[in-house]
Amino acid sequence: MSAENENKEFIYESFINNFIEEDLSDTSELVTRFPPEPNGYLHLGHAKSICLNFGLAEQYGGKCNLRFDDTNPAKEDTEFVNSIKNDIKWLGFDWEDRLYFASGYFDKMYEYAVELIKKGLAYVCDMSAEQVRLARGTLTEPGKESPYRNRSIEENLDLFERMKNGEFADGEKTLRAKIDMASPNINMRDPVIYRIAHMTHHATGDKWCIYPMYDYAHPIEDAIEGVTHSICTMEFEDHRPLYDWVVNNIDFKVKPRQIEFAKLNLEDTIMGKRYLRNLVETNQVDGWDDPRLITLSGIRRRGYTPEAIRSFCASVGVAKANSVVSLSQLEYYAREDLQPKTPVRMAVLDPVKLVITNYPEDKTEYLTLENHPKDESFGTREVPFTRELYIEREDFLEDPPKKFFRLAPDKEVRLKGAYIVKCTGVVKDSDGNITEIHCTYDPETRSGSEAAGRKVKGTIHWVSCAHAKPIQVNLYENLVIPDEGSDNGYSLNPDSLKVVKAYIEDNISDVKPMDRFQFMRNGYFIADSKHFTDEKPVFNRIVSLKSSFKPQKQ
RNA sequence: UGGGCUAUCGCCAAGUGGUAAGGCAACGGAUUCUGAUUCCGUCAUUCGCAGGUUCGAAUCCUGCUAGCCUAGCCA
Repeated sequence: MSAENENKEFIYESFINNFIEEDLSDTSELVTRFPPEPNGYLHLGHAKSICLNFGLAEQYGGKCNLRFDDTNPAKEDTEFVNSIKNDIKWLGFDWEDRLYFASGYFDKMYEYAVELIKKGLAYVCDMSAEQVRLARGTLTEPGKESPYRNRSIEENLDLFERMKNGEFADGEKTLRAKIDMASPNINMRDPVIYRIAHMTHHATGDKWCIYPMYDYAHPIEDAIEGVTHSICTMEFEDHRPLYDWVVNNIDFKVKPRQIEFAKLNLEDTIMGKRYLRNLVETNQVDGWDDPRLITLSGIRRRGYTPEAIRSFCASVGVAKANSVVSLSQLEYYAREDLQPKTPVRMAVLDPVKLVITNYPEDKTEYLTLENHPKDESFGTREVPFTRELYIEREDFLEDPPKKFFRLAPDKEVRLKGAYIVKCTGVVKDSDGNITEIHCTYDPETRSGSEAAGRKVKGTIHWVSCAHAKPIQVNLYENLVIPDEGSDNGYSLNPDSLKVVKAYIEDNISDVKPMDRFQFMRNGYFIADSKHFTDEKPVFNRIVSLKSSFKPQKQ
């Protein structure tokens, strides 16, 4: 039922390739890394970075490490390292035996800090966080030097060791790099490189009560692992001088190079971790894997394939300019991947009854339908056809516009895989709503028969009332909609989830959660991984079919 | 206001002095028992603006303008 998964090659071509090619000699190999902090779930933006880092490594015959950047015990948890590993595997990447943790280097980092102190390049500072902030200066004014800046090396060594030994309370002291309080780059104004935090770390437990800061830890992590190109997002560009300072002042033989690229932004989508967390914690969505979320777990539950995500990430390219990619680009790659490998079923999402008045009441015909319009290997199935069917409400119009290829009074339409029918009338309730559409069928026009040659402009899908199975279908719209009045420019879309009671042809007995189908003319759907059961089948719409049908406003 | 970065079609994005790739979207048209798919075709005399250098500039120079990042003991 699934098509073969040929491994598509995605080629990354950007300014980063130029750096790599000018840096790499014939003997050295490319080493990149994906370095998430285990403090939340991965989202589409991370997928771009994962694809880039692993993709480049593949492309140049190098390696990409998975490294958890767990230097802040206040925010991190093992739950997240597991979900992150799972998401990366799902995307189809393999870090093999190269799974690392920043916390695995804490001993080394401590030694290097001692080395910096001995070189006179770091000092223990007693100022409070507030005092440091005030002394840092502003964007336009230089900072003031700490009164503790010129402590002796011996005193610094002693104090730093006592920091490690837990003799001081949180916030009482920090270790700072001695660089330049007057630097126009604020990151260079004696940045804190170690802070005290009496806290249990998810990996090292209570071994440490001092923890290195990102700017100090990250270059060391890269250097220890032999990373040659440390690819991160644009907001770290200002940190690069500090990154280089650390690498250059500790004697590493290979010096990694930091390269920055622009984050992914998606139209009408909020990527921020804090925002996502808030939606989950206030129960505005169905967990971190709500199909409307752009977390990788949400995207997976929504039914997007990893191949589609990879194609999409490759297609958006890598550059330094801020940009916002349109949703249609994501949807295109979803359909492109789904189309050749998804079997077709008929399901009616908004049913109205169609009665074929000249068809025998007690007759059931089993018609043979192909499971895929392009690929015979998907085989065929038998679909029951009877006198009373459900069709899509929007496939009938009493007063159709000029180019309406569907059903209307006295008009003909083909029932997919069955007969051509002609509308002879409608039945309405007391409120004027259509409750039944009456038709006659032409027995000569059965699909596949020699006399079926007659052509009619429209073909619609249907389901036999007596055989159809009720299913729940979840239809999605954007989670947020633009809202000038709100602080982030968006507000929650009240219509982002539409739950529909639909009918599907009787061919789903062996469907399992995560099975994907095209529901003819309605889009691609997936059996929900969380709520689908045989008794209560639930399907999520992954993406609708593209449509060039323009309903005319008359 | 200091520093850093960015600016090429509606949206992404190539382009590295030799006369504007590609994808998405859109629009034509062919095929189609899914208004899907597939298939052909159209879509930047112009590269944020203004000057300059050059036989020649999106690419070099000068000056503007706009947007983003940056003052965590977060990453």
